[in-house]
Amino acid sequence: MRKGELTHQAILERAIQLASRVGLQGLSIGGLAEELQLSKSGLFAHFRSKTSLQVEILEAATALFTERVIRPALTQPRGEPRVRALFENWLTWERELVPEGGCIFVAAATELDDAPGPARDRLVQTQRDWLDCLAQAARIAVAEGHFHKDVDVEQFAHDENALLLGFHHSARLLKEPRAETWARRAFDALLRAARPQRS
Amino acid sequence: MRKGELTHQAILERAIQLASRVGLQGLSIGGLAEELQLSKSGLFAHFRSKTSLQVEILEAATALFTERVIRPALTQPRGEPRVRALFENWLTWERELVPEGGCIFVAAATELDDAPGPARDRLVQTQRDWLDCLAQAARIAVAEGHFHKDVDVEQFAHDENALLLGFHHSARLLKEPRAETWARRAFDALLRAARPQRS
DNA sequence: CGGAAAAAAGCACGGGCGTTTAGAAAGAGG
DNA sequence: CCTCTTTCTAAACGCCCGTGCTTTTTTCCG
Repeated sequence: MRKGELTHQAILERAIQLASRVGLQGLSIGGLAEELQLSKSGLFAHFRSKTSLQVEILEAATALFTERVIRPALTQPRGEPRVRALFENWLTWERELVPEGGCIFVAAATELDDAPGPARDRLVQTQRDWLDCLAQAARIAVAEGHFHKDVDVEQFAHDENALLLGFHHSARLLKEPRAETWARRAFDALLRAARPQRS
Repeated sequence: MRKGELTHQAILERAIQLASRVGLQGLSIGGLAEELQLSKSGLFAHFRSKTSLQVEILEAATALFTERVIRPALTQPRGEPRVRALFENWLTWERELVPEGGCIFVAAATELDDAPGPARDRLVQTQRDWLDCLAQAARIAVAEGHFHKDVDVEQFAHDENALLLGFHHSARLLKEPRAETWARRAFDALLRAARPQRS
């Protein structure tokens, strides 16, 4: 009754790490079980199939992401500070996961983009929510007068997200030391362009 | 002597398509053989291992990329037109591969970023070359006076590449119809910021 | 056209996969 | 403490994987 839920959670926690390294498809139940010193069938019993394991991994990762990236940003003042905080928190999220495989959503995005099914659906929803979140923060910044009135907030969200993807690419694949600098500079330019007055 | 090289090439051609859908790891020799109506061992004989197949796929894809994206851009006038052409050609490259799995390099990038080995090494080199190519085009634009003198061309290349990744993400995962519009608008903003005179 | 060389096929291997089933160990509640 | 339920294990399944080995078919060239 309680022990079960506990290991269930522990499995997911470890699975997130492993999946961000080897991918949601690359993750094997046997391998995950070994890492946790659990029997393969014992682990499997917690999830009725690999697909639902993948979905649960994405859901657990989404919860973690909300907790670590989005929620802390909401404590920041409305407007540009909050927009900045979202960006910085994501950078931290990615950086902290560097010893592991980096942001699991980025890894899953290219892996699942041609693989229809529940896992893909879940991921799409998460990504849509994230973009909406970024757009909403920008919208508030417009309302607060921090951004120019006719800033296209969806475009802004898209551009910001592209920078995050670019950072992941530079940092993880190319191991480029300047990746973080580049990402931050590009984001500063984005902010500058969005502000009302021409300097 | 000649027939061999011919099928070898045909295999790689098809493998590029398949790999951009299912990934370099996800690609199975049996599956590829079936698509080509070839025996598994017959296909395998062309490559001594799956790893070297993956490397050859990346090399063939790089050659194709150079042919389709880079070379045509070199016929454009030096400076901003060529910079634009590189961006547009990449968009076309990605768009034409949409019925297939989209740009194979983007797919491979997140798949291999935690998988050391020859395939990863080859991909990293290709990506570095691509970024250098973008930076070089920007450098020429600076020399031609199309871009401001103190534009950081490496930063520019990074930003441009991030937009391409963002486009892939929006178009392939989210199936966002506005993806191309967003990418182009963002790139226009990038160009605008790089031009010498303040409007 | 015939024979050497190349290319492709057939077959089998060891192994890991996801999944099922049956049973042992552990936990919880009266 | 005993029993019922939950949690975990052990073993096995059918399948497909990458990879060798052997044989057949095809291609090339004198």
